[in-house]
Amino acid sequence: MSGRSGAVDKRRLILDAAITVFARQGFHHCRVSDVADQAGVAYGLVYHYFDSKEQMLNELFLERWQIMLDAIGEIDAKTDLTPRQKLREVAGFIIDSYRHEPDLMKVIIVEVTRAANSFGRLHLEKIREAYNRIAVIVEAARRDGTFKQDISSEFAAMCFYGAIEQLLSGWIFDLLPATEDEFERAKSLVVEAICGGLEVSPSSTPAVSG
Amino acid sequence: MSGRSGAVDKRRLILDAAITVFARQGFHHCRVSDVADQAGVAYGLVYHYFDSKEQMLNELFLERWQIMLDAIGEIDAKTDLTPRQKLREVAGFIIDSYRHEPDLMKVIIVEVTRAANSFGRLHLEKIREAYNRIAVIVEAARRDGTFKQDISSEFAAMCFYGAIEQLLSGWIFDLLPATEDEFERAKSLVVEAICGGLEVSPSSTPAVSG
Amino acid sequence: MSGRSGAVDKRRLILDAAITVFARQGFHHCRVSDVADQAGVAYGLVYHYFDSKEQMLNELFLERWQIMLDAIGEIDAKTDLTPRQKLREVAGFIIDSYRHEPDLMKVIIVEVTRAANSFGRLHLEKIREAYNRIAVIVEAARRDGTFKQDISSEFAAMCFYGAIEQLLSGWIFDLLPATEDEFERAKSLVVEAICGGLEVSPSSTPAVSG
Amino acid sequence: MSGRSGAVDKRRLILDAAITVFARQGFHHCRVSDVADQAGVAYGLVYHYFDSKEQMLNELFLERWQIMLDAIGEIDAKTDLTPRQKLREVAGFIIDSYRHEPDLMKVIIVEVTRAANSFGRLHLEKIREAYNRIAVIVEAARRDGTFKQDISSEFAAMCFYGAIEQLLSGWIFDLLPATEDEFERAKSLVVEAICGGLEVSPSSTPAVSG
DNA sequence: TATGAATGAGGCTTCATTCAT
DNA sequence: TATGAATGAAGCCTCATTCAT
Repeated sequence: MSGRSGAVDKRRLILDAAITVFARQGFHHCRVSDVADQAGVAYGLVYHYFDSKEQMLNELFLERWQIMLDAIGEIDAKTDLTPRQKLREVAGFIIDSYRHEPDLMKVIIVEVTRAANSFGRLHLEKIREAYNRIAVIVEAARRDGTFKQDISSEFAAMCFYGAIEQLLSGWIFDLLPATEDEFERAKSLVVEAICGGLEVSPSSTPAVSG
Repeated sequence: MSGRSGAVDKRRLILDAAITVFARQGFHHCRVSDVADQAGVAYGLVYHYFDSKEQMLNELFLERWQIMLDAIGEIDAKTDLTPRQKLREVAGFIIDSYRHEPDLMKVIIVEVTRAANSFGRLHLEKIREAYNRIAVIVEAARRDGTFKQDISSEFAAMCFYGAIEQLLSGWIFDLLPATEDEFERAKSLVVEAICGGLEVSPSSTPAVSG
Repeated sequence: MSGRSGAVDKRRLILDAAITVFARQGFHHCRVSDVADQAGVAYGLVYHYFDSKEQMLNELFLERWQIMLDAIGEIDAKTDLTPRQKLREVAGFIIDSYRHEPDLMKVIIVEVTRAANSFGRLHLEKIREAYNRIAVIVEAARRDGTFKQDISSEFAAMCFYGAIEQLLSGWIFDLLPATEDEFERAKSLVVEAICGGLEVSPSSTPAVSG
Repeated sequence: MSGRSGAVDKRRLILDAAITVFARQGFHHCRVSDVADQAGVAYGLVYHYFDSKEQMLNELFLERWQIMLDAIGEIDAKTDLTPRQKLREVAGFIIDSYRHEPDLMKVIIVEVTRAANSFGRLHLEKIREAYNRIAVIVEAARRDGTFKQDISSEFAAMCFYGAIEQLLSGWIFDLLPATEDEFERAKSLVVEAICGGLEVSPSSTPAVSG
């Protein structure tokens, strides 16, 4: 349809502008004209490509979320990885997503994933699917005896995903230092925290003085 | 003047109605008249007691959040508890808050804590304080050698709180079974998951046949 | 009804508060509660004494305006005065009214006399009566040959009153210096200007070296 | 884009409708929808062109007032005219303004020039400038000995302008006959009254038998 | 495709007035 | 008289969406 030669893909242009504006002002606090202005196109053109303001957000979410679902699926398919390694890759994927497209991830988290009464409700099934895929990984670990039995895989998946999303929130709101180095360390640390636990293991670690 | 015997405290009545309506329709999708209707009072009375729709939400949040901050502080002050026991009480307090006032907690989480661009931004400092108080508990554990050194207390606090909030989200959105029994079990399990880790400890647990 | 001994006349208190508030904020930009606050009485008491916000203004205007009408009538009745002397006394009366009760006069001028579409329309007849009484004085002067024939008394009255009201406006808005001395001088000068004219009379004044 | 042939300039259309409505109902007693209805456009279009109801009034005032300021400046620049002739032209200009656009002039006088607490305050400087320009003309007359020394030019300007505005008020409120003939005669008469004075000059007019 | 003028329902807020005590 | 809580109509302004060009 476009993307050809020098011609800019206006549709993509508008979508990217929406990411910027939604991230900066919030979905409810921006106007469609803000998006058009940011994209440098006329007001009405937004409605030529999209049915509504909401559709833009839906599209942004679905596009990105599917990529994540696919990624988790692919990670889980890697038979040579242990469950913990798989979770490490999942965490790595999500954190990298934020590293590369912080605005988009902010929009998805703030306006969809954590917005119970509007878009969250609408995309609940898609969101649930992500938790399920993580739960599948955990469930395998429970079956092979690596993970505890008394913590259900659904429960564990929620804790794992919740921890990661909270880290992203921390970076978004400047509650945690957001440097490349921190992002990188976080990938392993979050897995270490959730899988290994915050506590020093009785045996593995002899004893730590102060 | 209020709260006494038969006399109804209209201000409280309106605030409670706001909880119900905000939880059901979402802050942005409800009208002030919905709150008035729910409270059974005239439209204008809402503005007799509150400056704006936003002020109601602010008040609901601040009132409740402070209670939580105080609770965490009191829990931390109990010198006879281990860090893990303290975290267990914190988790218990938050989960009980949801059990007793699910609508209010839903509003706080969905409309404030997780709403980056509107009220989240406004109350960032108050929110941060909660994370800090949890971090203080973790830090003590790191100092006494119970908790791992390589995971900073701030990072750990975010994981811990994120996991809990995600559980609440799961209950709110029916992604997790929300029964009294589940609530009760969750209190210990979330601590078990985050502190002890999802993995079976090398020594403590001999071997589990999947 | 009141005004007795130490007991304050609440009705008068409210009316005086209305003068202050109307003058400061303008009739349309103040609330009934502002008047009550200024008077130091409860909200509802205003409605105990007055039917409406408008009634207060009406009463303030009518009370004062009638005093002026009476004054002009009395001045005109002084048979020993020349028309010019009568106009001098009229100007003196109006200017003194402003000197003694600037707020009240401001309210009357700004909110009634010059407010065509609200109270001005309502009290048009009363306002007209003032112009008429001045016109009566002028008419006598025209009859005795003192004043010009080609300028009708109605026309002349409007010029005369307009000039005075404009001076008051000037003082109200700080466009003219508002000192006791200026007020005093203005009384004669405005009559000198309107009756004698701004121009130097051909004969009376020999010649002035610019 | 506007003003051309058949194409109607909606912005102008709305502004003209505002003149009609403001003049008829008064600024405070009309709704924005009244303006839209009068213009025959949709409600929202008013806000497409103007930021607020007030902005319309401001624009109407500023546009017209500047024309008057320019006109007075041009009149004063005519070196071949005597001060009295200049004032005659100023009076003529203002009265003609009312003749040609009575509604607009009514709005300007009633809602701005004479509205101390709202728009009058806002445009005080612009209003003052008009008085100043008239004062400049008077001052020249005082310097060349034509006008009296004891009446300051600022004072004289206020009397002159006040008289004219009062005449306009008289026509607006039907206190004075408003015919073409009267308008025409008023131009000279108001100057005759203020400059020449209402009184018959001692010498110039021998004696008039009442 | 592209523009931006035009539409109009929706909703917050104000505030004069009433009323129960 | 005195209080101030309670009422609810009114109106400004916003902004998503449509439409003519």
